[in-house]
Amino acid sequence: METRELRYFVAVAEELHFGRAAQRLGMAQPPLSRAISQLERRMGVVLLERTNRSVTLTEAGAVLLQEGRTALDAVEAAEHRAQRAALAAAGRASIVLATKAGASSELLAKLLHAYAAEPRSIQVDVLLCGPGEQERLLRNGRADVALLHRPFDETTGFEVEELLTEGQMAVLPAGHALTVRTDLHLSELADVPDLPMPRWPRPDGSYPDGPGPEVQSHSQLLQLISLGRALMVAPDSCRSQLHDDLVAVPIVDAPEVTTVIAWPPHSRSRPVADLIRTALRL
Amino acid sequence: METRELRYFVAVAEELHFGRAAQRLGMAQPPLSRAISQLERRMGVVLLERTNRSVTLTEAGAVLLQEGRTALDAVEAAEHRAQRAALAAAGRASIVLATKAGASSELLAKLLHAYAAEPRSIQVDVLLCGPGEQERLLRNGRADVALLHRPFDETTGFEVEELLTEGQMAVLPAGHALTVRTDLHLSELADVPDLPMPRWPRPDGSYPDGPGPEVQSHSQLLQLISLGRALMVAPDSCRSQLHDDLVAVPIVDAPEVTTVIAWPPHSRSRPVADLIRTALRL
DNA sequence: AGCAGCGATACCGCACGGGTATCGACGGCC
DNA sequence: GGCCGTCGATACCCGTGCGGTATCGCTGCT
Repeated sequence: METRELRYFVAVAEELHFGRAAQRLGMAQPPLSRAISQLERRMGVVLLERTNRSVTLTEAGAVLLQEGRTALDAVEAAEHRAQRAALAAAGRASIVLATKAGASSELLAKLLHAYAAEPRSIQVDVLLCGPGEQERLLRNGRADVALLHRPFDETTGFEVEELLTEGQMAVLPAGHALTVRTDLHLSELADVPDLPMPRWPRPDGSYPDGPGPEVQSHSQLLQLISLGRALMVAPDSCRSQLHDDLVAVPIVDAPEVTTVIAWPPHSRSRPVADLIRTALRL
Repeated sequence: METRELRYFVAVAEELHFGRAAQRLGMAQPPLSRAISQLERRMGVVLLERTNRSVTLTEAGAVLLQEGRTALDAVEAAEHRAQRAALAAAGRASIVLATKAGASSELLAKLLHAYAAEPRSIQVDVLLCGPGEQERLLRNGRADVALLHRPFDETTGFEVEELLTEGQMAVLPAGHALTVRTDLHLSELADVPDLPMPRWPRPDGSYPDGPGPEVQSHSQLLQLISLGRALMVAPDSCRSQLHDDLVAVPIVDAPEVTTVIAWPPHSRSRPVADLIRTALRL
């Protein structure tokens, strides 16, 4: 199977609409239709069920969508990593580190500082990601290493080392009734009438239903909290970077969050290994 | 990048010879040369250093070879798994389990037996592999689940659960001087003059240098041992399947071997989950 | 010097990918 | 209920690009 065919299929499977998929791919609809039926014929498998009004995935199609995405990521990763290896061989080596925007900033600062002091250290580019974005960057080769947060992020398929485990706190607007408390339970936060939990976009860009405001970034959310429109649950270490118009209260029964450093399996680059070793010594 | 280009590159990178690579790919040499230079031009990276007498990999080429192999495996896996999902949807579901030929046979028998007794169990096809072959089968989708043996097999990139940890024994021909011993040290086995360690083929089919006989299969090796031409180091559980012309002596300082059950990340198939659960209950 | 081995280049033909035009089927609507 | 709009499939055409053969150019060996 060619990656072109796979890209076409993934587009159609995601859009469930040949016209829109063709548009997204920058091509006309008929060749796309033909390419998909060719793919089905060659594989000997029906991937899409087309009634004249709608397109749905078969079982096999759902599997190919999932596996195909990771396969495309792997191809992309091969390409990127080879190009970056060429740069490195030309003396312009660098490490790309992906981390969730606004999380673990203290740990990250310490890590970058400690690594910079290492004898053989090289430039580290930090990529600030939205939630769930880091795994993708790691899988498609745009990042060499990432800070992930269990249990929120998926770590399967990567090598990981644990760096830090901490509890979680509720971040509230200063002056709110709950801020007088010394600790809280999760159940008390489930539906605080005036402070709903924010809604983050799903990978496809749509938002889940709910009462909370839609947010795209951390700074946006912090602003909403200080306006008294939302609350947030975040790891203890977030406390150090809060403005004084925000108050953090420990949550006694929240699941612990473990910050891990993750990298793609079989990554044999010397600088990445140095960085990981430095992180473990913190 | 198209998988066709990647397949071409991997062939050349493995052969380090355009003519042989072209032959292996079933095509003529000139189009292959052209395809590779096109790939290099499009990537903006030199992958191969050609002096007129030899072809060598650049740094970037080495990275692309490694990453490209796993990318090709991922594409192949997507294809296979989709086809198998179609079969499953048609009621002909099955699980392919890969295991090292001659290893863990007792555990495997128990597992198959226990799983067959499960209420929702389906057919399990067992694939007996040469050393190091299972990881490949798991990565390219020809197997759904595998029994691997740490620290010999590479488990990174898979999800794993530990099943059994055991010591190792030396397997010797009956009547050999060492068989009178109740235990042995690894150092004593390093160079027993008349019983060298066998040499297994590398993934590319060639053999490492050394005094031992070249072997391709477990039964071949067992035969060589009973002929007094080799010895073998194997997990304790191998004892149950030895003929009486072979004797196993415990090695006190050999690293422990852990048999794990491994499966590809994000595998969401019900039957595989059942099988794993059964294995953990043994 | 001559030859053999090997990768690169030149040139050619055809298959296939992509485009436009159009069809056919189904749903919605006044 | 007839008409239209939507959407995927089909028919047909064209150009690109892939693969083939022939040949060159370089280099190391004898």
